[in-house]
Amino acid sequence: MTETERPMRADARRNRERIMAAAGELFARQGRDAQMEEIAARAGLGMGTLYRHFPNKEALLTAMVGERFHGMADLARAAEAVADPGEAFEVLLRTYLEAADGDAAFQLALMGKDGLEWERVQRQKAEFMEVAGRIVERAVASGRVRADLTPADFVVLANGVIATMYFQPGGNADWRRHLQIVLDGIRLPPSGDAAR
Amino acid sequence: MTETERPMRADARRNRERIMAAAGELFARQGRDAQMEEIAARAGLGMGTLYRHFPNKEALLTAMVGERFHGMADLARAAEAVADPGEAFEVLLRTYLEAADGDAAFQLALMGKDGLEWERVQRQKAEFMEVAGRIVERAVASGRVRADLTPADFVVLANGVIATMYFQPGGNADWRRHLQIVLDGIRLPPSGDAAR
DNA sequence: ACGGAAGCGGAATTACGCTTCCGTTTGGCG
DNA sequence: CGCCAAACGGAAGCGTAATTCCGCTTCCGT
Repeated sequence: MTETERPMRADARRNRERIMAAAGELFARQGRDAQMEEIAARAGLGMGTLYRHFPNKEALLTAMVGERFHGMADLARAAEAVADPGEAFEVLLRTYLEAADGDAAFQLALMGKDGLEWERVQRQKAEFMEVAGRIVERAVASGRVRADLTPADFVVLANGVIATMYFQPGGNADWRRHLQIVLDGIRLPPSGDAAR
Repeated sequence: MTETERPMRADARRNRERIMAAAGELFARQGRDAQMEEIAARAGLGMGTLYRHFPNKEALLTAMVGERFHGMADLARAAEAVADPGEAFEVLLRTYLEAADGDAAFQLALMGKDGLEWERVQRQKAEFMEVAGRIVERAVASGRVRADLTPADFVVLANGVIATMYFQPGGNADWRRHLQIVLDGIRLPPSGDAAR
């Protein structure tokens, strides 16, 4: 009654996918500066078609980012399955960064700043945070990371590394080095002794 | 002979300063999105005047950022004067961040990404790095920070904190917390014992 | 004072992307 | 098959912000 759920013509569905693929590539490479016309071209479609599927650039970008966030939540759940708390934390962080690597638009979305409506995206971000929060807290409780680390800190520190990715494109040597140092600063040796 | 060095009329000099002041404020608040028209208006001048002093937006932005970098180099030299190596390092880092706080355009320039010509700016950045490099190396030699820390790491980590400033505007609580954690991860207790 | 070069103001011009419109084509149900 | 709503293509329309142009005004040396 409220949802008219019209099945969508076969070619339309195919084209929608082509658009997502093209947009994924271009937004990844050029961030939100990617141009609608280029996206349509790369998808092998006309502007009209592009706009039939997404009312405007914002909607397309949101759809892309939303998809990425969704994938991220899955990855977080996978990390949660790791038995060792310290290990799980590390996997979460590495996973988070690896997922962002090479995708400028996603990096920007993770770091914030765009903050337009994003309603849908925000919801998916929250979904991720819920899982991530549990992992962080478990790690803290296990004493393998500094006792005062919060889920919010996780995001802040990870986004710092993402900033390195974003602003120092090219080889991933820079951000991996950054990650290494941050990790060294966060972890505690199995024994137990805060640096202070 | 090569430099015609015409003294510049009094009102022109005054106006140039007004432009710099206006641009400083607006670029600080809105980054490179600040509009030329608004800058001219805030300076109480017409567009023509603005463009007489700077051939284009890029040039104006470059001039602003160059000025900031210059100030930064001075601050680095001041930090170098601090006797204790560990202390000097910390002062350098805090100074770097404090200087960036609240200036979006400068933050972006520090983090990179704009990388257009910037020739002049690059030169000033190098000037800063020379001093900063000495401070970092002295701190490492004194054993107060992790032994493998390089000047490049300093910039990467500091820019990570700047990213927090940039992407989480508003209160400076976020970036100070970020700084705290990074500092804890970098410093070594007076005794001496690397964390892995 | 005066002349004219230097400087000023701001409307008009450009450039560039997003978005809209509408005539044409196509999938798929009866 | 034949119909027609759904889908497509892409040129034209718009909005925005940088940049140019040029007639008018103001310093400043003589």
